[in-house]
Amino acid sequence: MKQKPTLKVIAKELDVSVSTVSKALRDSKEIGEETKRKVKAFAKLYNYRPNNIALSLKNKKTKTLGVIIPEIVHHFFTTVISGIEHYANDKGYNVIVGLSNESFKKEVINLEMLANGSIDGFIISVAKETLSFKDFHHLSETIDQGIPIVMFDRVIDDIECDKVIVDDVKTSAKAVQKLIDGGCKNIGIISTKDYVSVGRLRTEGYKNALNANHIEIQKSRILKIDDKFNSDDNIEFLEEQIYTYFEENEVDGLFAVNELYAITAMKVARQKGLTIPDDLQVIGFTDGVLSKHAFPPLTTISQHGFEMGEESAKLLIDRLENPNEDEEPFKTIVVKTDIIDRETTKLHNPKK
Amino acid sequence: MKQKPTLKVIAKELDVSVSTVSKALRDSKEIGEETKRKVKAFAKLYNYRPNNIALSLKNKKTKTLGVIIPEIVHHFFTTVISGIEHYANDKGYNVIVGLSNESFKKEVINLEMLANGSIDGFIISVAKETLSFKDFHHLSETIDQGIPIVMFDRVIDDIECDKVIVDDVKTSAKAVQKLIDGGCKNIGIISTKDYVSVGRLRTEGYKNALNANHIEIQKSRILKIDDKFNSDDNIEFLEEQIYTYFEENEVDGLFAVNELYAITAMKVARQKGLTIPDDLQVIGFTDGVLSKHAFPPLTTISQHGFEMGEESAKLLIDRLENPNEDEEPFKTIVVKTDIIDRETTKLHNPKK
DNA sequence: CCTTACAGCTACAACGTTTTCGTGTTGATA
DNA sequence: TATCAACACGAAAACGTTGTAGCTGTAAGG
Repeated sequence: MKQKPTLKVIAKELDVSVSTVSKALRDSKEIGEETKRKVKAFAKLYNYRPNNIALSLKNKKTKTLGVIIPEIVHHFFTTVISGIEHYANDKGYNVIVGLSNESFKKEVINLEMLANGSIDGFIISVAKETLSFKDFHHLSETIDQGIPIVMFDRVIDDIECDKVIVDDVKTSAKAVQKLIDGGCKNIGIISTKDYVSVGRLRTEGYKNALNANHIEIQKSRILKIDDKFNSDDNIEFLEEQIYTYFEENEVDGLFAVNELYAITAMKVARQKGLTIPDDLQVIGFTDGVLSKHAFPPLTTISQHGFEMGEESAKLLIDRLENPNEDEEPFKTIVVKTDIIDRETTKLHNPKK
Repeated sequence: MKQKPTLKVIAKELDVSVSTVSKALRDSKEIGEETKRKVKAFAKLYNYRPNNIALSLKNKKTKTLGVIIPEIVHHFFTTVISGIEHYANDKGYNVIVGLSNESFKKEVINLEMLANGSIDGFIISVAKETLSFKDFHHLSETIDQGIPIVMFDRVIDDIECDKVIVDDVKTSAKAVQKLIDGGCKNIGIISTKDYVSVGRLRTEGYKNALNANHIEIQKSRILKIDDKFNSDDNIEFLEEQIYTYFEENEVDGLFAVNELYAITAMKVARQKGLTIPDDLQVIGFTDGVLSKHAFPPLTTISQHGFEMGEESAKLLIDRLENPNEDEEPFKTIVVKTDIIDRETTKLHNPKK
């Protein structure tokens, strides 16, 4: 086992000073050609690499981004991480991942654990519990300490920072319009409770579309699922709620704010003898593996998670590397969405 | 914006020495009660937290684990990460994620990027390209430098380190046996090329089961998909291969080495007019979202990714925190598997 | 022969901690 | 009164870097 050599051991071995070694390796003109050659050869031979931690301490920069998300077993979030990783790695940054599991407490702990010098900035999508508690002190304190935050998808209006979102209202309206255009007369929505910003906004878009088409909004057709935590664990609970929803509502079009709701609704609908898309047309939000491989393949809205990740990382790194960061106004980037036509809707859009 | 205070500023503010502050905060009995109280109060007020980087440099420990996986947009890997995170966080460790995208080069870069002091040890599942190139110098060099590695799922026999796997051979045999017990006469397998260890082993299990039941092995029934890279991008390619496979083979039972292959095969089968499980029974490997929400829900083998993650993290952290780490022999933990009975097989196992 | 210039190198401080080893004061004891 | 332990604190080194300032020797210029 050969330990990583430090400047010191190279210096001792070559009988020069530490500074000389450091400078030689950085090709400083203060050092003679001959010495440089010797040092470089030695460094290569022993595979010298500067110690990152020491550099971080000296430069007060870790070149590491902290990403905190509700759960990682979730296609949308992983595509976002992919995007973040892609851009960050390109710029020489590492990515450290923290999971909140939708828990406020874990989110706070994660933030504090990383805010002590481990990272240069955060990219975060807020936990549902945090949203429902409306307690954002950990976020504002972090920003106060000079650590920039970028929020994506689930954002908080009251916190001033860079944000990357999709236009949930417009996009949802577009989806519902598609159902209307496809001949649906009775359109329902399966959403989340209002404290989840994206759920609220998507419901708003749903209402807007109905209004625009002079269709009366029926409250009972708006189902707001209350899953504070990991939704994958309470499939039965979800199914039950959707089942009673179908009992109480006769809909021929359904807009779901995520693919799990959509898929589950399709499953329940099938159990009730409905065929898709003939009896019921469905559109989901967020394109993931489920949508693509569902039966029938689900028409969904693609949020372009990869791009959202890239944009988030770009925003953060730009701010980190911009010397006059404080003056720079906060930006909110709205990533475009697309409807991906598959087989749960009748009207197929000709344009890709 | 109030900057994080350091020991130095606290010391200056309170007119004591840095050492006194440090000791007071760690409740050393060298310091008088009165002083301790003052220091602690001040530290609390200004929300002092020791700088992680400085600690890392001093202790030569970062309390951070590097996890390198082929892709993150993959249910199995994310469950593993969840498991790693869970155990690691519990022990006060952070997790830094690197993606190889199945590329040898990116794997090497990631490893080197993190091996310079950023992390204490690695947990890795090797890229397909690395497996096919059979070039493992980056791994052995890392171990040589005293940085421990734990491999999971896709492991390399030639490299000596801790490993976490499932018994692919036995598990696969069990799955195939289930098909046989369910009345299948002509059983096929969709696997990967042999350089992917898990593909090879699962194929072996398939053969073993047939042998044990005195069923002749027909080479044409063994389909080895050659997807060196991200398989989600070449669904069409996959479908084509499976389509021709079905043209050439009439099977009533199918074992797929991952859920994507299984789902895709079901899709193709459906197109060919087969009904599942009546005409064709299917079992997949690796339980993910796809299996659970497929139509019909797919009978699969659960690899217990979360547990694999936990075991990997445990193995790594144990080694890191064990002072006489060098002597400790390398372990290979075999995580148990379960067949999850769903609706693509006929014979349902009574025991959960 | 004395400056001056420059090349080529070294010393030192700093980043924020912890820890070891002082050091001075106090009060008790011989 | 001299000695000593206990107490409360401070100085300094160390982790691995880098950058600035300083040092040394040689050669050129006056």
